[in-house]
Amino acid sequence: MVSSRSLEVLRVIVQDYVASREPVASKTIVEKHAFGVSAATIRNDMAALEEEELITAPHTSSGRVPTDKGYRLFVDRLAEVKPFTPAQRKAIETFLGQSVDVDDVLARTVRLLSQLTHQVALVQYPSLSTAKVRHVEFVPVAARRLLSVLITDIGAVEQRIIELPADVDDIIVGELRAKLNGLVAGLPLVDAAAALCDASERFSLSFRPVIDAVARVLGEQVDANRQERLLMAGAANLVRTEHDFSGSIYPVLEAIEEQVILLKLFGEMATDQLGVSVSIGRENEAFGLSEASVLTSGYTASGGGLARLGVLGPTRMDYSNNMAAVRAVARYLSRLLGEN
Amino acid sequence: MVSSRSLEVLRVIVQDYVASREPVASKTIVEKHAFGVSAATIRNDMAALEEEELITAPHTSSGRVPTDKGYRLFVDRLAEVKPFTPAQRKAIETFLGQSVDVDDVLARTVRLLSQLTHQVALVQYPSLSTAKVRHVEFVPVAARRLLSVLITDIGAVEQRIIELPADVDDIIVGELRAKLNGLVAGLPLVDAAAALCDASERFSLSFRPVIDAVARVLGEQVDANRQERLLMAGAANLVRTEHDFSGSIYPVLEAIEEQVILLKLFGEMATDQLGVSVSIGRENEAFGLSEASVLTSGYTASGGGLARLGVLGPTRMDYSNNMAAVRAVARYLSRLLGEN
DNA sequence: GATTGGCACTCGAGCGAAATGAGTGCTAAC
DNA sequence: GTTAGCACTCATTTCGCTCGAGTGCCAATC
Repeated sequence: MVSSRSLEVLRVIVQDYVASREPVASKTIVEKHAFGVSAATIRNDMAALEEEELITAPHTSSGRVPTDKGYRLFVDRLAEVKPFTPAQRKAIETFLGQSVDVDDVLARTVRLLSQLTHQVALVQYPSLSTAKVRHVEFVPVAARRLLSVLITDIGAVEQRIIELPADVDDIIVGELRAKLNGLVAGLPLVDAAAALCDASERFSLSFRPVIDAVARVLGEQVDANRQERLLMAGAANLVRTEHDFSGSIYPVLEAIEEQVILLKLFGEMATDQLGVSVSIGRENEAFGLSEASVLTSGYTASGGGLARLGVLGPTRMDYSNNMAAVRAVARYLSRLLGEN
Repeated sequence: MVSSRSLEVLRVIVQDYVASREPVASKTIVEKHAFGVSAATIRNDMAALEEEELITAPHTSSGRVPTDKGYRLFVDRLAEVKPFTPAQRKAIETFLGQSVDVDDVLARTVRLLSQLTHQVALVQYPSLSTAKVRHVEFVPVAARRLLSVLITDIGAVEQRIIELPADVDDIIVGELRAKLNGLVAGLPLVDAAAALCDASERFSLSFRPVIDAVARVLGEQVDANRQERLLMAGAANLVRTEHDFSGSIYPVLEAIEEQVILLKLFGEMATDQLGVSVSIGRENEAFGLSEASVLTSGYTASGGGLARLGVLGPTRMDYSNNMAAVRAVARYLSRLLGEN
């Protein structure tokens, strides 16, 4: 049974510990915060919190630090995510507003997020699954090699080398370009791939292998390439917070550089689509990140294409501020990519 | 005056110290290497080397470690850069050979290089200055907004949003596409921009502002965007070698994430175009990397477009192996990008 | 002149004892 | 339910000490 004052105590323990990295003592609590009770009373509350495994003492006679469970309760019930001030929004806008293309937007976003939170920032490339085909271009680079360039309505450009089963020349490529564009322009990518497969039969025999190859590549482009890409910035911040990890941060950095791991993690956190979702400490054990917390939020590109962005840092982090930053950046990015 | 044996002593000091991170003692030298002289003699040689500031003693009674100057001499005159074995070459080929486009090639290259050297690897995007235009594509994304996509003969794709001074429709864009492609296809990028400027007058008045805008953007695309981009991998390796830096590695990581710094450094090292050039310790002082060494090599994309790649790590690194790796990867990459 | 054995000297690393002090847990009183 | 008081714990710091690796130097030797 934790009283409501005990929860207040938990809150100040989390806040003080995050600010100072020192285990929080009962005495410092009564000195810094006006609880109107004595240190001994706070100690009783602390005993109750420890009973519930919300805080723990690193050694017998020392202050307390929050456990993963304590942070979880803090995030779920105690943290107030203060909305960003207009000034802060303005700063985001001016920083991201100068971007020239999607790549640039995302590169700026990840840097911005790392600066706002002083943590490692991560941005997943938006899925193209619901984007629509704006134009398909083919450029021959060799007799049996075609560079396909796919341009979508959010301005994203995907390229791919296609190995062809038969020789083609400029004329054939020209026909191909005209016919295929007529066929798929305006269609969502998923449908476009399907349409191509269907249409394959209606083309002359010599075209078919080419069409099939293109259709296959188109299908792959929908998700495979894009969603597997991840931008990272602010690795230096992880070094700065080195002392918050019991061992070396080496395995952590390794896990982060292994994009596959993070993409899985992002995938699991996708339940809460557009709100900020938080995964704390041992909740990330399966990913080798049991001393780290990850905050992510979904964001939408034009047409509903969904991806995630977020930050990663030690469990001892400023959740209030970071959740606010992740939310604000995700929202602004959604607006920016939705506009075109 | 350093005798030729003294230089041998320097070599083994560098090699042993790199391998063990322990200051190297005269006794260990005579034990591990067959010099045929006593420890006292080695000590005399060491005294001579210390006189020349090629080695130094961390404290009065301890073995010696190489100074920056010592490493420099080692690299210039003592290191043998053993060429990669066919097996190693094969490994490089199979790893890079699977790539689907230029972006992918570079992403794989940087990972490969970091794995081969166990250091932070860096790859600069190739300049497009000597690449030739294969195709220019325009896609309207709004009445006054055009997405330009530039495809070069090395398969690199550059995109850019152009803000137009006047409305355009699909028909105009179609004409534009046809005319411009006729005009610039096959030209090196630099010439293409110039050609556009010249041709501007010959177009109808309504076209001119569009042409000018495109020409301007083309000109910018030549270098501005590309050469400023840098891929990095293996930051975790820096953490592994933390103990080789006197203070924290935080400032080092920070400098690395600040791409501008590295690009300047790359620029200064560009004197030796295709060989491996090495910058050691305090030689990098101006970049905040006075405890790090950087090895780079130029590589060429099709048509002579030049860029650099390399690795960065503590001054205490295996120069022989790393120089070999940088050289081998640069050569293979040049071949791969030159082919198409 | 180069090499070597011998020896004194230096200085960091490692160890244990002791002092310090912050912070708790408990109990009895309010 | 709250509080003051007090004993107890334990990480941290400091000091002195020893140990030993490694050097510098010198005189003897090749």
